[in-house]
Amino acid sequence: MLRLSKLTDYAVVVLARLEAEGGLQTAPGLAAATGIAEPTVAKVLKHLAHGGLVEGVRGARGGYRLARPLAAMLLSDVICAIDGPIALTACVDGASGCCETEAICAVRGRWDKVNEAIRNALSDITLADLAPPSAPSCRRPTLPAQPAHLPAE
Amino acid sequence: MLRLSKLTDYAVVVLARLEAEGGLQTAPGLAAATGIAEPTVAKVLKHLAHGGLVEGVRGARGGYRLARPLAAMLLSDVICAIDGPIALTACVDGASGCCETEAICAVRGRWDKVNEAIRNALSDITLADLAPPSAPSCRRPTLPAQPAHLPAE
DNA sequence: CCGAAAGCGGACAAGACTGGTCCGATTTGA
DNA sequence: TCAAATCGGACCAGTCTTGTCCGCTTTCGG
Repeated sequence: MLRLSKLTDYAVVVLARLEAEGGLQTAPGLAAATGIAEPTVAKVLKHLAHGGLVEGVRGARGGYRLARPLAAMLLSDVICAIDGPIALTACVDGASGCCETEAICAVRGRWDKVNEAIRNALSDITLADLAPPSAPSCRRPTLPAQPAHLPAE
Repeated sequence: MLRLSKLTDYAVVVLARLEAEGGLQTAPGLAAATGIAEPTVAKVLKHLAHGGLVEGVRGARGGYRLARPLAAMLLSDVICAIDGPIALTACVDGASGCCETEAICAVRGRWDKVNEAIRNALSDITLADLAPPSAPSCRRPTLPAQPAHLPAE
């Protein structure tokens, strides 16, 4: 239940990797580092860039960079960037005409409270809560020295 | 995102109807009252009975009855009964072997906190919060007098 | 000035999953 | 004994997500 799309899961992993390195990283490089297929990583990055969570640098020496530190990214931001707005049911915000039983439906508009509760719970968690201690062996964020494409160090 | 299954939505509607009447009601009767197809209602009722939220009375004069008042039913109970346990990702509770990148994955086990937050938010809402004022014109729960199969009263 | 590298954007096919339906078996009241 | 209704399962169709690929644009290096 409450199926979070796998893309969102990937997004968190990629963002964590992005923060662990701290510099500009290419999609293929991130794919190798995370073990996710390259096209999929590219797709995730595209969505994240659209949502303003990462910045894409085009051109030969391009790549992706975090737009904000993970501590300033809410989990709900990531979810919205990947999966769209947070809503458990189609009947949100009093949208009419979506279900044919709306004249009978006894719970019309009541889900809003649930959505708000979920959204609130998700906004209480930053990506920093999901990533930090698992970063490989205390990497210095200010030192983008080692490429470190292989995570098994 | 956070797609709640439509079956769960139906379950809430059916449960609200069940409480509005207060007595023993048949699946076809509930279907007519809610506007949901009968087989679907039957399926929802089956799941709810499995979850212990409603009691099924077999036999000729059978039907379904609420096991508890809606105020004592948590939304998470309904979701668990219909959609299974609440978990946003497959990687919950430290299950290993589910994803091939678990050796690399930097966020292993971190989703548990998110799941708990969601579960907590959902456990704060009872079905009584989703249903009550929309019940058709102040029906007395102690009076199962009128069959009232048609909701357009 | 030109070629290579990398992001950007969309489209597209395959697979998984949910939604919805149906059938037989069982139980119970009339 | 018959009818009504639940129970339990299997089944099929539709939809959605997932994952991939292609061509275009942009920019750096030679």
